[in-house]
Amino acid sequence: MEELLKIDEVAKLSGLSKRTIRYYEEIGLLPPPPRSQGGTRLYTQDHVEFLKKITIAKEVLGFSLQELHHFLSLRDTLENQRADYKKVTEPRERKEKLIEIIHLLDDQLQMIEEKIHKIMSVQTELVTLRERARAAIVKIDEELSK
Amino acid sequence: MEELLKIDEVAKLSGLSKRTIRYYEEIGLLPPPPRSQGGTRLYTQDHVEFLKKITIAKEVLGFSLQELHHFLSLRDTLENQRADYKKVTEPRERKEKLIEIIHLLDDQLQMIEEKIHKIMSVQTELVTLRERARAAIVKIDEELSK
DNA sequence: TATAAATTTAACGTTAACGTCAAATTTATA
DNA sequence: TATAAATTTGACGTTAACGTTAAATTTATA
Repeated sequence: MEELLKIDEVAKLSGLSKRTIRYYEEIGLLPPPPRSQGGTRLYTQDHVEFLKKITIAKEVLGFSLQELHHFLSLRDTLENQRADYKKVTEPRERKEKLIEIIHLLDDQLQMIEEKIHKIMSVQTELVTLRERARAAIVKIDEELSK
Repeated sequence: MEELLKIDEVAKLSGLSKRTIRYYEEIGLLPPPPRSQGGTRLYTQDHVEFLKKITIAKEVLGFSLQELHHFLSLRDTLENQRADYKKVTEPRERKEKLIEIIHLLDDQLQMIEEKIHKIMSVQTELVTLRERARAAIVKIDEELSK
């Protein structure tokens, strides 16, 4: 029972604009969905999930769409370790590819660590600011109640 | 003993380009430094620190320069609680302003919480991917050693 | 089935955040 | 002090990531 969605629905569910959704397809980021007889795009819930994920990755990691693209191809390579790929490609070659992927993931994970560090430093700074503001209010209240 | 820096030094220390530094001044983000007789900009270490901070905030929070601008004016308002400002402005008015600032900080801090959440979700996903890749390598090795 | 509402492609427009280049001046160096 | 190296202002260029508009179809509704 595949629920088919049209672009307007997908836009509402994903929080992206219709233009953006088509654009992501245009640049090869979103897999092209099947079409109806007349050519209307017919999406599934999977597309929505996918869009949500890359939106988060973009927001949070500050990835450009190019970088996202590159990153997603990694995931695909991993997926392809199953099924057909195995039969076609040399084990040795597959292993090389996997090692490459792991290195890239290590890099990304390190970058994420750094980002978390930085964001927390900003966080503590803001908390400090808030404390100062609160203290200033207390002072004013003291002044006013004299 | 104020060490004075010229723009090329500041660029190297901050990691930004000279163009970017002038641009930040142009849009009012970076306070204009004093000039030499001939008009050359003379910075201090404080400028460098400032640039580093806003670079982190921009990177990490995904702030636009506009948003940064707005945000920095907050901090300035807080700074101004001291000194002259106090003598000129009504306590009641100052308190209003402070409450406004606190609300804004609360919002920002909430946003940061959410970002940290999201980034960690991406993190765990990447770790999972890496695990899968490692497992796949083990499988291949087993194949090869048969 | 006529009409309204939604979708498609195509093309041009927009904005932020700088990059790049040039010509004039200033500062550093031999 | 002559020459090289750096800085300044000004202006135009660039790129990513869409927005907007229009004209042609397609899909939904009364």
